[in-house]
Amino acid sequence: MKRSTLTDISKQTGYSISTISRALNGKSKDYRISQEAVEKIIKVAENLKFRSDFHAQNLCRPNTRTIGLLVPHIENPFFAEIAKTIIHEAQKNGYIIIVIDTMDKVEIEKRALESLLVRNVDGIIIVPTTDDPLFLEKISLKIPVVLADRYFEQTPLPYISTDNYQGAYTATNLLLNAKHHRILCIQGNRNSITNKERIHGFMDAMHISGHESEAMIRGNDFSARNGYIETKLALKDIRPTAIFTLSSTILLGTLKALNEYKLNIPKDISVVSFDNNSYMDYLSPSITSIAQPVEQMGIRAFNMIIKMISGKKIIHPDILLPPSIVKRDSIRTI
Amino acid sequence: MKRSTLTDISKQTGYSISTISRALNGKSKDYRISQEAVEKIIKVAENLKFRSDFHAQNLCRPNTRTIGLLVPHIENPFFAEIAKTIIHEAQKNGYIIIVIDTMDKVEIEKRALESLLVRNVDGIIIVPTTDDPLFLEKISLKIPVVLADRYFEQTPLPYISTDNYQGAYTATNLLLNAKHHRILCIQGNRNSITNKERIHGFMDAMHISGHESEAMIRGNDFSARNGYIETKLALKDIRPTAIFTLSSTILLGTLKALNEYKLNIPKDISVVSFDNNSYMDYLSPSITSIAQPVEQMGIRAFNMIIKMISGKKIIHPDILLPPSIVKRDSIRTI
DNA sequence: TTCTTTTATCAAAACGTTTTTATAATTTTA
DNA sequence: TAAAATTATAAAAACGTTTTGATAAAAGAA
Repeated sequence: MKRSTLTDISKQTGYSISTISRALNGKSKDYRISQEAVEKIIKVAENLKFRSDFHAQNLCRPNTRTIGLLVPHIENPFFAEIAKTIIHEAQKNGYIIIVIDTMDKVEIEKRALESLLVRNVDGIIIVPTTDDPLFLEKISLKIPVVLADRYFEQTPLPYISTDNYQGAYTATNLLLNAKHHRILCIQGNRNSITNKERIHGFMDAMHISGHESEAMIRGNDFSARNGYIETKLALKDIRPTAIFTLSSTILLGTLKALNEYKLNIPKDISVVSFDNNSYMDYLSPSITSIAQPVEQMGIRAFNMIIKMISGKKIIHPDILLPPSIVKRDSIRTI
Repeated sequence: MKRSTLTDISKQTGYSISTISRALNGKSKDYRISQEAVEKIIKVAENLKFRSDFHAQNLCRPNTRTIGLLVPHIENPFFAEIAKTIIHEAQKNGYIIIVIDTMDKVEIEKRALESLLVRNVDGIIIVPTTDDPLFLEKISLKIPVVLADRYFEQTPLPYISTDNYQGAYTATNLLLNAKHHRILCIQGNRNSITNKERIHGFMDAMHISGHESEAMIRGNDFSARNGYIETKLALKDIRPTAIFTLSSTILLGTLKALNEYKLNIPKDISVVSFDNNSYMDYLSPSITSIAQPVEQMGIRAFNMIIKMISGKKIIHPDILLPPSIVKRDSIRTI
């Protein structure tokens, strides 16, 4: 049995489909549909289990109440958390989210963007993988686009991210204040803006404190494997008194390596990390970290896209949210 | 500047929209569109950056190439991994996934299902929250529905899950074989089928080995908090020689508690857990666990829904995939 | 009473496709 | 050379809504 349509209701009630459409859309006041008609129509509609066809509506309406969300890796807790808040906000506002996992691959990202355009999504929230904003800029001429987490420097595309510079600067100072100078920083993907900003913050703190020469930067990937390998190498090699990992994934690898070397945190070596996933409360040793306001990021990104969709002017198109320190027991004062 | 339509191409080429539609859909052979016409049409279409409108197509076509995916918590690594594989498979097959995070709440789930129906999705993959299959059964009369991970016992709804019974049975025997008898099992949500099956497997192993009386079951939530609290209580109280946690989230809490009590794994206490998330490779101590075939689950669920969408008969509608043992160093033989 | 306004409704156009049916023009067959 | 078949295309219907523009009937005003 097929879905019922306005025509079906029309046949049963005797009213025209325009009257029915209006009655069901709560426009009876505007068009002076009689109370009697409204009641009859609603009753029959319920009887027939009528649900207005989304795609048919879409031909007549300017919007789809659908937003595309593109993230590099949905299984990464950081992006999963962002997705969660955005999906949740969407729910509350009658929107629906199409989630794309780009696997950090530019071609997948591009193909996905195109398929979202075809589907007439109202807007796109993206943690971009590409480092060329051109394609996204073109899209943003047609529909609203908001960048989250990762952004581009010289484009008009609005973004919401963490103040990565400030976070890294603060983290480094936590170590410096505890008299650590030989600090190893294990970084993620060197090309990503988030990594660049963190490195920038780290080096500035080292420089200002006069310990620039003792700063060490290693690695090139936001993965546990990278943290593991670089930590092992560094322990043999440059023997830092403290390690600053630029993500919680890197941290995991570092911890495993330190454990294999039977190094106690913070007795033998101090550690601080970017990110604060839910499981970090349960890590032992517990690691002091720089928490990104992930939930805020999701909510703000959603609100911004909604604002843009409704045609309102965005006054502050670029937002860097302040990170916060989560103090735990991984830093020893020398 | 608005999107271009078939009519625009018609005006520029002089061909009718039906000819254009056919030429662009590669049906020129079937309808004998001349090579000349096809070339001209394609050229103009490219010039105008024509993209067929998805919603208009949808009025004429039976399918939307869209699948709804409902999970209880997208930020849970287990569900995130499932979502990842499904999104990825969809990508490869020209489908798109609408992801809903039901937050394990029945009303959200129900509302979301309705909004998916309105949007004419081709099928639904769901890790159900509700324990009443009725609503889902009704939906499955209209469009294909596949359950993943969680399922119902007495319904015709097809499902893909892990053989939770077998997994728990195996895990328990790992402990029993190492001569542990006083085993604490910390469970998750008691109402969930997955938990029930695991408890069932645990108790059967204890029973068969003749140590039923030494089995202890505590807790009622798949959360780290639950693991933490129950472990602390049990250590004061019943002093098990081994703990079996029924999920990796519970495990995290348990580890924190054991660490606070300065208990060494496996010297002082043995541990085995269900689930094997990516971060477990980096936990120290490293915990022997029962890995669910998460990727397989996602792929199979997707393949099954595609098969159902294309109207093929499902020969084995209910599948329990075998879990596997990941041996690490958390069990000491007494 | 006649003209205007209001009320309650409907018919038809529009949205952008796909598909069905129709039809001139050409070529082949008998 | 007439009939049949093929070729290349177009016109129109359909999908299920929303919206625009009419229009009878009733009520109010002059």
